[in-house]
Amino acid sequence: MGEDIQGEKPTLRTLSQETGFAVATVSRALAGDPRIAATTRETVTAAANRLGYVPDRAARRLRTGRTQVISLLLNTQHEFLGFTHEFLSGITEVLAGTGYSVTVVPDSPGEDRLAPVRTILRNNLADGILFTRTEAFDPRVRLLMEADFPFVSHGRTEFTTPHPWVDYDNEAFARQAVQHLVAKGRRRISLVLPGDQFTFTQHLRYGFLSAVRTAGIDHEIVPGVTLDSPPPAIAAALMQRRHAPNPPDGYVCVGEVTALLALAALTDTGAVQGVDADIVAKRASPIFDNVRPRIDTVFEDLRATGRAMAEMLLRRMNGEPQERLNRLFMPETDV
Amino acid sequence: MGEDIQGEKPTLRTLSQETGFAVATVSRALAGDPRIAATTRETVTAAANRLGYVPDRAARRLRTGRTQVISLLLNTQHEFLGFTHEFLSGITEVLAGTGYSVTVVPDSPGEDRLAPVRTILRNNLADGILFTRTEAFDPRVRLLMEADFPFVSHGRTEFTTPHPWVDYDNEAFARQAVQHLVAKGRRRISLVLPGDQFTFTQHLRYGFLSAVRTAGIDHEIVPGVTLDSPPPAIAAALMQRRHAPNPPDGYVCVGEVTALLALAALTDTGAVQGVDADIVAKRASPIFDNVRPRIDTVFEDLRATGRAMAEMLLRRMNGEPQERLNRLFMPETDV
DNA sequence: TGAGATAATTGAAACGTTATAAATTGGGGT
DNA sequence: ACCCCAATTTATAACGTTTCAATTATCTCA
Repeated sequence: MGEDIQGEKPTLRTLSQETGFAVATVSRALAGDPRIAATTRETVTAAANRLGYVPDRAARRLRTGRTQVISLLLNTQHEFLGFTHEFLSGITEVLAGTGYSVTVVPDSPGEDRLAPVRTILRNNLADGILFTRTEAFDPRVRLLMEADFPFVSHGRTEFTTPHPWVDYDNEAFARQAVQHLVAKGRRRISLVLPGDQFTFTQHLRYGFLSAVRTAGIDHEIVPGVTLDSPPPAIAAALMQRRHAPNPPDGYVCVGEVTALLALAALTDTGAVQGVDADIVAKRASPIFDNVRPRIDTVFEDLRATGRAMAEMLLRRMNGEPQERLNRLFMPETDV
Repeated sequence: MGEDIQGEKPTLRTLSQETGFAVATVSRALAGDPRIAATTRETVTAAANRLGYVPDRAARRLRTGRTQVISLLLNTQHEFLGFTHEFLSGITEVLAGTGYSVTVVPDSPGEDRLAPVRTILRNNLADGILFTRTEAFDPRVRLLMEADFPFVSHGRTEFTTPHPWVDYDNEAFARQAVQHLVAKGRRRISLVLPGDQFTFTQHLRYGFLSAVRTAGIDHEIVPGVTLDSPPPAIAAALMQRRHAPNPPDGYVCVGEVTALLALAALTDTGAVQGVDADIVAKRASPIFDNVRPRIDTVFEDLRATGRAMAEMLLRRMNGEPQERLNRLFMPETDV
């Protein structure tokens, strides 16, 4: 089925026959090679447009070794609602029209995080890699740096060798969140942290601790659970603390799920947010606009993060010096 | 940098030199061609494993025309929190290990929905296509059927020619949701519908209307807004109805955002969910477990949907007859 | 014993592109 | 008229795979 009206799919040979120039000349003309005469280039590009020529990716890839593909290692766990959606939208937004396509590779939390990277390197499946949930001495970063393979990490590392990264200032977020609660008169602030292996956990911890110490107030980092724990486990831990003597009157929540859990814990113990306690949450989606009672939020723009990472990867693949390829997003307070 | 310990990347020629068989024989042996002697096949596969041979995708693609790529047209709008994440996880789960990779192509709601499909067809960018938010006479379905190109739609169409689809029984969902509210004694039920162009909107409408008529109760389909309207607009429409005489005492919510909006509308007008009115919502993520007051929910398993679509696409590409490639997920009531 | 069939293997071509090296053209300067 | 050089263009090979058609080795049967 499907008779082509135009006939066969045009190739360089088609254009060669059409214009009378050799295949090599046509290729050069389209590539913008300066050794080709301007008139020739015009003739060739005109013919290419007329016939709707588009270079064959497989052939180009075979010849040059460049895949025109960017791989995104996507974690199956995320504390933000809509993380994947926002992040991915930002990336595809930038990459649309560049000729690069985005492939998604699952990055399972418990499994070997190196395996997908190794596969990509060994089988030459991409020209660049993006990934999230970076660890302090992330083995993926080490491997990719050794291989001199282009990548951008979402999150910083503690390696001394510089590499491209995009991050959010979680230290500033934690500090501001505490200060906001202190300004509301709160004196005992609770925090659930992500797993210790992630770099941003240290940033959160440091910002949180230094802010509570400066303010001279009490704090607690909820023990036994992380942001990646099953929500019921987090809920149980929060409830336990609410029933203990001296329950917290302020909550700093790094994810939306935790914020809802904290809110539920308050409600379930007869406390009222805004009266008996306050919550400050980092949000990535507008969902909290619809939650009652309202929660104070700090916005993290994950779409912009995705855009920044994609742009940075393009620049890295273009050979820009790595030292300058960093971007730290500052928290934007809504309230 | 990066000195290969193993030396060069192994190709068919490497295996040929290693085993003494010709390149053609090696290729056939690995492909399982029955004309190749069993002993030869063993020798060759052993060498392939030893050297870690993996076929070059570009070369294979150039030769066979098959891309080993599946394109996912991903809409930038979705009423479910975590839709993208769940759906994509299901797809990659099935495709992992099959040799297919998934590329994500943005499918902008306002724009020409055919453009990305045309690009994929013309430039031979994929072997199969998955997409969502199917319309009654979806132009993408028409084009792909004409081109005899493998695809699976999320949602049915009204074309007479059969094609592969995976869908959720939204008619049953709407009916059950109404019945649940009626059983709680509710007599005036409200519903916000998606845009009229989508097939599943008709299913929702039909299930909703037939259930309210059977029960002999009042209903209203909120006018002037759809599920894709900006949340503030939906909120305003809901509030307007709450202030009017005879406000609804039951809400059927197709998405999580709408459910939160309805809950907020109740709260903001001093009504209490569970007392003055009830909400039944379709959910795709466990978020509602954390919302107070609790909302009755019906689960739609989007991860399973993604899995089903990927599996079905593989079968379609394997040449199975299209008539049998359908799957309708039934609602699972939680409460 | 040899012809004819069958089984197993192989050389060579092709997919569409880019890069290397060589060839052609048109002037300028002598 | 000649040579040389720059400006263009071109033939050719290669990337790694699959497949057609042809070749060689092995077997069966008269």
